Amino acid sequence: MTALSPAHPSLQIYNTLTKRKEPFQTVEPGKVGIYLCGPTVYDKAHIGHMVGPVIFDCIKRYLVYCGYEVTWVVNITDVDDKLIAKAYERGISMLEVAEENIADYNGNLAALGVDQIDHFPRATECMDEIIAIIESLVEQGFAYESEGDVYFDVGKDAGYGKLSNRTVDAMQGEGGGTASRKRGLADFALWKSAKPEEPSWDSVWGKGRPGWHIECSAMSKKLLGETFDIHGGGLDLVFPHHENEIAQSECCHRKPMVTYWAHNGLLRASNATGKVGGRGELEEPGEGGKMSRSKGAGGLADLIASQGGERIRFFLLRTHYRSTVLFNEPAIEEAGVGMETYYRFFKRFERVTGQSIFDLEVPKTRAAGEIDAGPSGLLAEVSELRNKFLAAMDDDFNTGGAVGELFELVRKLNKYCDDHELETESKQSGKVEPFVRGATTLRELASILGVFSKPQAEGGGSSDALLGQVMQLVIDLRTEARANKNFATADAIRDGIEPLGIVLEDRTGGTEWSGGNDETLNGIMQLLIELRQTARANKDFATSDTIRDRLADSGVTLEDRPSGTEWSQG
RNA sequence: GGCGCCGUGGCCAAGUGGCUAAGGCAUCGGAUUGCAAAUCCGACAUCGGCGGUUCGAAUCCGCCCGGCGCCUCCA
Repeated sequence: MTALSPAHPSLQIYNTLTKRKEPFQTVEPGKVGIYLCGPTVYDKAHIGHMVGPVIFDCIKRYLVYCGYEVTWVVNITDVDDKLIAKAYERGISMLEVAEENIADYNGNLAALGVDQIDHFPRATECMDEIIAIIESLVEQGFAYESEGDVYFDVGKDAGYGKLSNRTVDAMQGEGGGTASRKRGLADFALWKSAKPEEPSWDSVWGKGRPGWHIECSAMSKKLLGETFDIHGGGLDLVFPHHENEIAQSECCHRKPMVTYWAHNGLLRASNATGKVGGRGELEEPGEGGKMSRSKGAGGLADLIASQGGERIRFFLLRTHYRSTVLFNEPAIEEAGVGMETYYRFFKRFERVTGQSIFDLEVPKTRAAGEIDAGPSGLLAEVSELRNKFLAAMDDDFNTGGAVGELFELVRKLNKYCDDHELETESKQSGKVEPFVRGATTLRELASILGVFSKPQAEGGGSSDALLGQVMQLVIDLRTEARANKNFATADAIRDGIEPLGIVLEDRTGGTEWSGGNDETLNGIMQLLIELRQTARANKDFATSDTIRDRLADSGVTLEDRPSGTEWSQG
């Protein structure tokens, strides 16, 4: 075994192979190679397929932050029995099935902010490498040809079973139709002979295609070398997929394939419809259980559309990657509620400093982010929270613990803002400076998790220009009412728009509004019409005219008819 | 049957030998606000049960109860 680099001073990684946390050492000093098993693209992805990509996206971000040069590979298995079956079923080519689902997969990754992948190899593009490994295994006596198929001879591999902790005797093997071609039940296919109509590649054993497993041995070797640092995947891949990968690669190369095997826990669907107030067991669960495409799980694209990718990412990151996560939409919404705290703080930051928090220059490395606390009590606390955050990440990438520290950090910053009245005082620069430094650290840590890197996508309401103008009118009317101590009217306005999904917040600099959806505009118009009606009834023609004139400025016409007032645009 | 995981406040979830058991959501008080919203402060668990090891355990060991995963395609 080649000597590994000296261990990182604090980073520990849990290794499925040794079943414990180990100090982090690399094959090459300063460099890290990561291989994550990606999807077999015979169908659309479900949320479970995103756990690996999201956590490894964070892992890469963190390793880079710690100063490593990282290469991250995620493979696409685009040749497989299921793809062939799907293509046949739909009357299209295997390639078309693959392209369609790869596009879906890429769209999902982008929505969840997974943008750190360096290589996306496809099995069909690595056929030469795949065949070369199989040939080598046959040559070395670890594999044998049988009626056009090639099988790995598990009995020849003394180390077989070490990852999944099982013995060859205890294994059932594939059995089934090809059992008669195998020497041992546990032997598995490296190459499968093709039937006339099936997609195939030429080989010394005749036309055929690779078995499942071998493509990963070939692609990881091609892009990361014979021995690399981290190999990831879902816990369900430990056996047989990864066990077989190790067998193939290590027998072929006679050296360790991977230093650390990192497996993420699986997601479980949970229909926690009635979680409020306890036992929501009225509706018999039944659909609770493992996420699986064969059980109809899917619709990730729909979920992203309704929840937003960042919420899903944040939801996944709230827990440790090795634990099982019960997943349901209310839980994602709950995570979303927590995220709002940050976005509200970001707005507050802008009110205080006049600049967007997203424009801050954020430290890119662990060393660069060190805080010189100086005399400020705030920065001493920020520094401590930062250390705790990093300690959590050092401890097998414990993003759940890290998120907790991040919440503490926003609270500290909000409190500092309160205590020093940063929003109202004549901003003494000495007070604002540490605040900005602390906020910079918040963004620095968030960037490790891959969240809060840009302004929140404004939903429906706020992006509508007309609604914005109309809301400003509503706010002005209310402000005037408040100035005149006419609180009844002021409250009527707020109470009137609350059901429309809009919340008003009175601040020192003026009133802000947020929320709204497609239905909101019409509701606001009706409210304005009522306000104008009331004003006219009270002979307050100044107000009623103001309403009509300002609406006219925005291109809205009011027409008073016997049946009531109607509005139209344009 | 074999291998393995889990059980921490109403819900989610960090913590795996020793400061007052993080944090989020929810709830209830308080400060603040004309009223709100937001923000801040405070309240809310002794860690499934029993027994053991230890000066000391949620954290280690044993048994029990209760969930779950893999052993077949699966992130």
